[in-house]
Amino acid sequence: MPAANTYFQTTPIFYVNDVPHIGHAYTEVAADVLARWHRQRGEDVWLLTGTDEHGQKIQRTAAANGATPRAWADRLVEEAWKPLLTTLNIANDDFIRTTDQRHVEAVGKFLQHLYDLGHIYAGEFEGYYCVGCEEYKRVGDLDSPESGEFIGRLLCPIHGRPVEVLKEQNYFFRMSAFQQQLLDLYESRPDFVQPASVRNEIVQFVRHGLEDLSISRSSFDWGIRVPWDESHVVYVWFDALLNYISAIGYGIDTDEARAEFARRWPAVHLVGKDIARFHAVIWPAMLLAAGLEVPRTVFGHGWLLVGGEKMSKSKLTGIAPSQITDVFGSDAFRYYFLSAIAFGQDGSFSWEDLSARYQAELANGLGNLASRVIAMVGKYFDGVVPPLGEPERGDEFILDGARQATVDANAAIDRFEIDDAIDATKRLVVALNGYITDEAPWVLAKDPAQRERLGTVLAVAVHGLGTLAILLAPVIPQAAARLWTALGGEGEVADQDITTASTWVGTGTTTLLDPPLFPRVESLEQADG
RNA sequence: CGCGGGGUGGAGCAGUUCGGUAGCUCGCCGGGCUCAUAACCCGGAGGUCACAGGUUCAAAUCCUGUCCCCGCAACCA
Repeated sequence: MPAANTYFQTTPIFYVNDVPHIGHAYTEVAADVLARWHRQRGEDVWLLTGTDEHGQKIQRTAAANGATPRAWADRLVEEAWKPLLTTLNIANDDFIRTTDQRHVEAVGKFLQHLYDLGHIYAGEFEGYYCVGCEEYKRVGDLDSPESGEFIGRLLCPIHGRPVEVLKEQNYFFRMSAFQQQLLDLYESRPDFVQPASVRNEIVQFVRHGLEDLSISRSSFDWGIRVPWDESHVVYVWFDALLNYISAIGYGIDTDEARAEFARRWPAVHLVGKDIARFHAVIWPAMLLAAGLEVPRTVFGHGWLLVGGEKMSKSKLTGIAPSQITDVFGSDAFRYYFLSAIAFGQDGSFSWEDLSARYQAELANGLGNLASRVIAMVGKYFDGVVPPLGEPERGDEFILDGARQATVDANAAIDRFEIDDAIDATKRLVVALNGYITDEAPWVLAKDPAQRERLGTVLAVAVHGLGTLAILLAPVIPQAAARLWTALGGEGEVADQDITTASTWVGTGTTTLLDPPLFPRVESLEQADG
């Protein structure tokens, strides 16, 4: 199987202890749209997502809930994370858990490999340890009181007690050795880290110097064992990053697994910009050390802001995706977040904005356009899409517009500008609504002599809608499928080549859209907003 | 001088790479249409593009400085 024409898209794996919010959903939806888009180009696509389940926090919450870590993680995966994918209509090809046997084995092999190559050494880790929390604290998380009993000392913010300086024997990865190779990588492949704002930050960070990375812990045991020292478990990030290769056969000693790995790797990683560093610095360093190819691209998207601030657990500004999908549906969720926010930049979420865009762009724009066109084909031609006659100037404008939308949208996807791709379809919707008003088919219908002209106008309109259905199928899969069927399209819209969306010609029979594609949402239930 | 992002009509945002009519969605005002989801189309009001200098025939866009907001700083998408 040639490596060409394959596309391996990943999402970060969810930390099971988190509560799903619209930030997780945003990443997931964006990755799904990219994957679906490439599938519609006929590429050999693989979309991977999953869960990150190791670490001290999970061990602790499991204990607090009277469960083993594994049972606790199982429950969260089934009750929180897999349902999220259903809520959002994600078409992932695989779901990896860091507790999967395939992952545990792959991590062990990878680590042993680096150890054998001399990239790992035993060293001493020194940090601030809170006895109450039973964990190391970062300096930035500690309080330094300016008065009182502990003046001048560092306190644990939870327990209000001084932390102790502890040393622990750890294993370290010689990440510092890869500093220059990484800088060369960023230099030679400007698109390796995107967008440019994230790339700048990464490059600056690496230029300031890389330290070796502590990759094992011995103070708790919920994790993957270090192969040559059973008293240590692997640092969770080191463990988690490896999901991207453990899921596609790394470390399995069979011809099939090797072929699978060669077929999929390298991946396009989509991550939130906060964890771009792990993916654009640590991860490629790990791969370089192991002699594997670095990722194709690491794209760090922006944050969703609520009320002008970054969502955060502590401020309780997290919004459950289902609060939105329950009212507007998964298609609207996908469309809203990907069209309203410049992909890569931060963007504000508000119920008002969501509602306004849903109403304007989906209900009044695309949805109403579909209804009026299909209603007229039904009314004037008994639902049989009429043939396209000799196009006039106004018709050409629309036909050109459909071609342009197809070209623009595909080009935008190649630049990871999903919002721009959707904009291209919005322009076509606007053009089509204007076209119908200008041509006034309801006037033509009153004059038998204009019968052919009427047919051409509706054929052009149907053609434009078909183009839209194909182009929007990755974004709004359910609505696009309904529209496709209603237009009399053959087969599945998801199987239509998206690079030639504007070449489709409707020759089938239309059926009325009932209920409408995007019904108006009259009362806005804001839950607890 | 730790690093990075941002300040554009009432709201939310594009545009800044390669200077040249300030664009989009919503909201507001007026008109048109009646195929359609009280939807659609056209027109209009509203902006010293944070501030101050500079370069230029021309600056939201380039340069210098200032103010303000936000994120990151090695386990929150």
